Amino acid sequence: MAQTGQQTRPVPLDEQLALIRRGSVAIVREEELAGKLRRALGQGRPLRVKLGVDPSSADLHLGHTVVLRKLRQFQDLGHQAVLIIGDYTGQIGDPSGRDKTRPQRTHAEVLANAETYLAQVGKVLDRNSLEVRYNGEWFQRMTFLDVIALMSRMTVARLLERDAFGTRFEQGLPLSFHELIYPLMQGYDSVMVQADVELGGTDQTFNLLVGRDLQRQAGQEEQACITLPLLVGTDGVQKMGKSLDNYIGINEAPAEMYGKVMSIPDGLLIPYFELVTAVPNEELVEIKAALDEGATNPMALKQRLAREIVALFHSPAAAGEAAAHFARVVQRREAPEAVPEFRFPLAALLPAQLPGNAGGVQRMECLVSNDFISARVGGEEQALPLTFSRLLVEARMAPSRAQAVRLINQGAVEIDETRVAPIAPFQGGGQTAAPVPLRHGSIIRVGKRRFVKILFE
RNA sequence: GGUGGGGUGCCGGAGUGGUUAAUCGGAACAGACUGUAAAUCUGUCGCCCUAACGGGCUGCGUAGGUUCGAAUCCUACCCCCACCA
Repeated sequence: MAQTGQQTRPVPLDEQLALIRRGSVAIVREEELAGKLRRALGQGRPLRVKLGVDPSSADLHLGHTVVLRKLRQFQDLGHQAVLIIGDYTGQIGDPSGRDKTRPQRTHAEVLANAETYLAQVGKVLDRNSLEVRYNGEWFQRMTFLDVIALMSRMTVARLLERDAFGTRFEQGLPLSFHELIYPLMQGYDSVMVQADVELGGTDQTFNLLVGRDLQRQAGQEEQACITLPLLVGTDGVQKMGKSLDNYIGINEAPAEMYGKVMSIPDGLLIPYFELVTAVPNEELVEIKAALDEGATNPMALKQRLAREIVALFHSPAAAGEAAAHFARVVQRREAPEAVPEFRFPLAALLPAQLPGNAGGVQRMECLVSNDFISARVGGEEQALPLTFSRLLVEARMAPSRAQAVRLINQGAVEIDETRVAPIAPFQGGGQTAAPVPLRHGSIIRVGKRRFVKILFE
């Protein structure tokens, strides 16, 4: 993509600032940042840009990538990205934006998470030039006295100014000591890596600012702080998070990812382009204009967005396939190219004494009606000792027979594009729905996107 | 240590002896509609047997008990929370 490494030409100051400003909520303080950048340009010394992460969950989602992408932009501008793995802070759990104490994790858990975390981070960051540090490096060497000294740098009153702490304290909700020290630990990280810039979500503002205080007290130049918005989840309302199930994981399969992007509300289009894709700023302006004028169908733009995102985390080829899959399965409601297969032991279900059905099973035709499956055997219909609903369960199309029956009765089941009628309406007296044929190679569809191909054997 | 409150289905949260498999909201699933897997509307939403009609089982922290009958009453135990020390 853009310029990485030292040998490329330096990017002019205002260009750098424009890129850095993209999507940022606040830059504290912008003049300071400009000064740092100017000096970096003049001296040919890259800035040290810090991002701290607590690998509390193993899977990254798009929300996490917002700040990673910003870090990547700094890398592309030739600066030094420093990723702090909070193996110590991660055990505490960042209390930011939380109304209750987070569960604490063991060191081993955190380290294990860190590993998968780093593997995923590589999808956004340039791993080669990335400096990775564990904050246990300095925290594990501290004595209790050192800890007390660190705590003496902050007053309780200041901590309580902070929303999350203040409200919890006032409402009498539990607030533990170890949570109070969290911002200090994060700030201390900045001192230890001599950060010039620190990135974080808006919920991190306080923690980032603590870093400035501690640096000043340690005689260092204060870091610039850049906050980024919290990405809104697929529900269009709350911030993306795993517990709300409104997230798009970066390890998700291309088709899944594409579909989820397509499901976001139109209003999220621009923020997503801005925050999670690498689409250049100039193009961003064009997209905004197209959307405002109403000239372009938002869906088309969303398709573009979905492709960008899938290409970013998988590959352009995968994005193309995902787009085709979406058009086919979701928009045109056709079966996908690759359908899982289910081997249906028809021969074993037929009466044993039937002659000559050994090789001919695949040419047989079955009929599905009222949950019965019958096979045509020599002009006669032979009911099989297996109901259709049970077949659905065995083919993993439904978790239980009760649910399979419900799906059938809701009209959610089709065999080769023919809907299977609900099971015996009321009294059997009325009109019986026409049986649906089931052949070797038939495709059963359940709901919008579950398919299985039936193979007789 | 003391006092008080509470543990209900995926989540939140009603229900204090009887048509309660358990109000309601959210999530999820399905159908209709649509430019989308959005929005909206409708329906479903424990499991098992039955083609169906119908029937059975499990379920309100755990284990017992009272009762014709309990998520609802009693006993013990486990866990959580608040207040006071």
